[in-house]
Amino acid sequence: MKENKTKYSVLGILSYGPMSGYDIKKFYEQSIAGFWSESYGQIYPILKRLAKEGLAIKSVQKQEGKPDRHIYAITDEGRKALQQWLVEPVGRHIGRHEILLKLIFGRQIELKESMYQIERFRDRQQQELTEIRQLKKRFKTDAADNPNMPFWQLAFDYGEHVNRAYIQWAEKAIGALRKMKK
Amino acid sequence: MKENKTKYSVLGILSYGPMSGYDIKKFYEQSIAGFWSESYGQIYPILKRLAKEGLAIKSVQKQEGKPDRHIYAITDEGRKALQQWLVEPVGRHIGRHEILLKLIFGRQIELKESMYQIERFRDRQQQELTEIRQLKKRFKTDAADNPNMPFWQLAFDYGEHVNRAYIQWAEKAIGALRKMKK
DNA sequence: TAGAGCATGTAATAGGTTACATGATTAG
DNA sequence: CTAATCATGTAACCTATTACATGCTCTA
Repeated sequence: MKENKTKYSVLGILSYGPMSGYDIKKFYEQSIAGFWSESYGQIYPILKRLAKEGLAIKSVQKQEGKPDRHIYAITDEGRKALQQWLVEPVGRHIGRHEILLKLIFGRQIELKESMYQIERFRDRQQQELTEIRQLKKRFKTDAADNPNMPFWQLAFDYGEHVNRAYIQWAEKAIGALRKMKK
Repeated sequence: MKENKTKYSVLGILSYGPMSGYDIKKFYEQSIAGFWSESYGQIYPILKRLAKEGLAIKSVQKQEGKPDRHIYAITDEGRKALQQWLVEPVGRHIGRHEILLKLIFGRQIELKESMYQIERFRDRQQQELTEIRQLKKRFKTDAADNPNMPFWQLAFDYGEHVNRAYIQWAEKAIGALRKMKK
């Protein structure tokens, strides 16, 4: 059962409630931008497919002065398919860490250039860490009663742990490069 | 200058010395499997392209009883192109963390299933951490005089930091789920 | 004698982004 | 008046994996 992750990410979002493709895109951007994203070029065709496969049903909501909203709702069948996917072991996945790729070829450039790379990386992850903490707080107050909250907290926690590790590594690496210079 | 990362990963490997596509594949598998990988379906066409663009030159090494080796060597132009890419800031990249995707939809399945997911994840990262440490040691003794060594150490260090963070998070998350159960 | 290693490559397919097309409303 | 937001979708284009094709040698 080697199945499309994007499909299940959309189906999973629909498990939170009926939504349009536009809403789904927003969800990616505003909630899980830190660890997942999809473009319209993926979302709309997948919604069509989900409807064809009976995993979701479409209904059209007419609006004045704005385009119609095509709302998709997960079906029982869809929920079953999602559940099946959720319990499947996740396969090993190689995250492509471009910063490391650039580092290991560092002998080709000046040391200070590698340092800049790591500094930029550190700053970005620092910013991301700040954003995660803000999001975490916002969720805690805005949706304290949401039954999905505990799971979300785990995800935020993950982001905090990983980004802290990135930053710690970056500091250490910058120190090591400074020593190399001498 | 939005250019193909795969191309530069191949070019970077060639900066270590002349190699065949087969060698390059091995390099991915034996050295940087933790943070980058490419298939033959990418490697061979890219080598062809590099030669066409003058960034590498090909020569054929005949062997007895084995297929010929098509050796590619980086050119001065190739080295320049690589250097240019190396100093370019790395763009933000969203690693697709499937484990998180499965977690945030966790309400759809039994709590213990989410726990299994995290336990499997923790065990895998634990194993990866062990492998990184072994690789680190092996490199330290095997190639102590290699001028690229300091950069490699930074990459190993990265792997250690990140995997430690994964494991710590996993322990914490399992604890949180255990509490939820009660 | 089966399987792994050596070694090159292509074709089919899947996964994913970007640009384009359309067009009204609203906020600055 | 300009830009953003709302809203749907497609086509062209990259990026990447998997399966296939070939064929010899060495090891278990």
